[in-house]
Amino acid sequence: MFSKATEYGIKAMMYIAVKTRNGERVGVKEIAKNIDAPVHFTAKILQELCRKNLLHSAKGPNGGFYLDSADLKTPLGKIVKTLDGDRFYNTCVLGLKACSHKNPCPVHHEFKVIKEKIIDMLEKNTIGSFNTELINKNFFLKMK
Amino acid sequence: MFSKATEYGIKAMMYIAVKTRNGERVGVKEIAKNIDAPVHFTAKILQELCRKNLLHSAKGPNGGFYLDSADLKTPLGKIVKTLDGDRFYNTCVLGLKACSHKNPCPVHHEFKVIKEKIIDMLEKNTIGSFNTELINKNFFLKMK
DNA sequence: AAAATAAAGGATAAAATTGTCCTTTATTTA
DNA sequence: TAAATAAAGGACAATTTTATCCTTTATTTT
Repeated sequence: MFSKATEYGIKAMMYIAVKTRNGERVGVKEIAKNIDAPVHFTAKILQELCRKNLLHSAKGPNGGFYLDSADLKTPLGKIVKTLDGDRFYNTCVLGLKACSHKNPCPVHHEFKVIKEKIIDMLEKNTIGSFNTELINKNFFLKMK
Repeated sequence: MFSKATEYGIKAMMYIAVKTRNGERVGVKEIAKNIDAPVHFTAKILQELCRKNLLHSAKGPNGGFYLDSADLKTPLGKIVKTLDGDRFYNTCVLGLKACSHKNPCPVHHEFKVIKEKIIDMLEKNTIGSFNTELINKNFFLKMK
C-alpha cells in the first residue's frame, strides 16, 4: 500500500514522538534499531522529513532528531504525501491517467468511497496521537 | 496500491471478457493496445494467468485468449492474489511481520476495517460484472 | 583550539519491478 | 506437407526502489 520509505518514515516519526516528548533528542541508530529498519536508509528518510519541516534535528553531541509541539500534530497523510508523493491520493487504482468521475475506470466509483475512508483516516490520525498507547505498549513499532 | 502487473492483468481480463463473450478469441497485441499497456509485458502476465487457470488460450491462426463462463466469475481479488501474492491481503500497513489483533501496530485497528471493505469489494466484483458498462462505454480501460 | 559527536549529503550498489526481444512450440489453413 | 499464425518461454535491459558507505559540516565539550 505504501512504500518502504513511507512505512519507515511513519514508524520513525512515531518513535521520535514518544522519545522526545520532553525536549530530548534521539539518534538515527537508536531509531532504526527500534523500528527495525536499515540505519542509512532511515537516515535518508529523516533527512528528507527535516528538509520538508515535518521533523527537526540538531547536529553535534547531544544532537539528534526531535519533534516540536507543532510537529506532533502532523497527520499521517502528510508523511505519505511527503515521501510517496500524491500517488496514493491522486492516482487511479487501475493506473488510468485520466480516470475521473466523468470518465471512470470500472472500479472508480467503488474505490472512491474506500479511498475517502483511507484519506479520512490518514488525515484524522496524527503522529502524536499514538504516544499513550505506544508508551503503554498496547501498540508496537517492532516485533521479533 | 497494486503493482503494474496487477493493474494490467485486471484491465486485460476485463477487455478479454467483453471481446470473447461469444466464443471469440483475442490476441495480445489487440489487448495491449486497448488497455494501454506494453505488449510483451502484457503477454507475460497473460501467460501467468493462463498457467494459473484464470484465463484460457489457444495457439495458431484464430487462436488467442478467451474466458469461459467459469472464468467470467473470477473475482478481482483472485487476480490480485495471483499476480501480487498475498502482500495486499496479509501484510501490515506499516510492514510489521507479526502484526495482529493481539500484537497490533499503531494503525492496525483503523486499517482492519478499511482493509475488510477493500477485500469485500475485490471478492464481490467479478471480471464479468463490468461487461455491460464497458460495452455501453460508461466505463473505460484506456483514456487518451 | 582540539576532539568527539551526530546529522547532511553525495556516490554507489543491490534488489525488485517493469519492459523488450528473440526463439520455440502448437495449431490451423491452404 | 508447407506456410502462416499466435501463444509459451527464456534471456536480457532499463528503471525504480531499497540499502550501504564515505566524506563533509555543524555543534558541543573538554
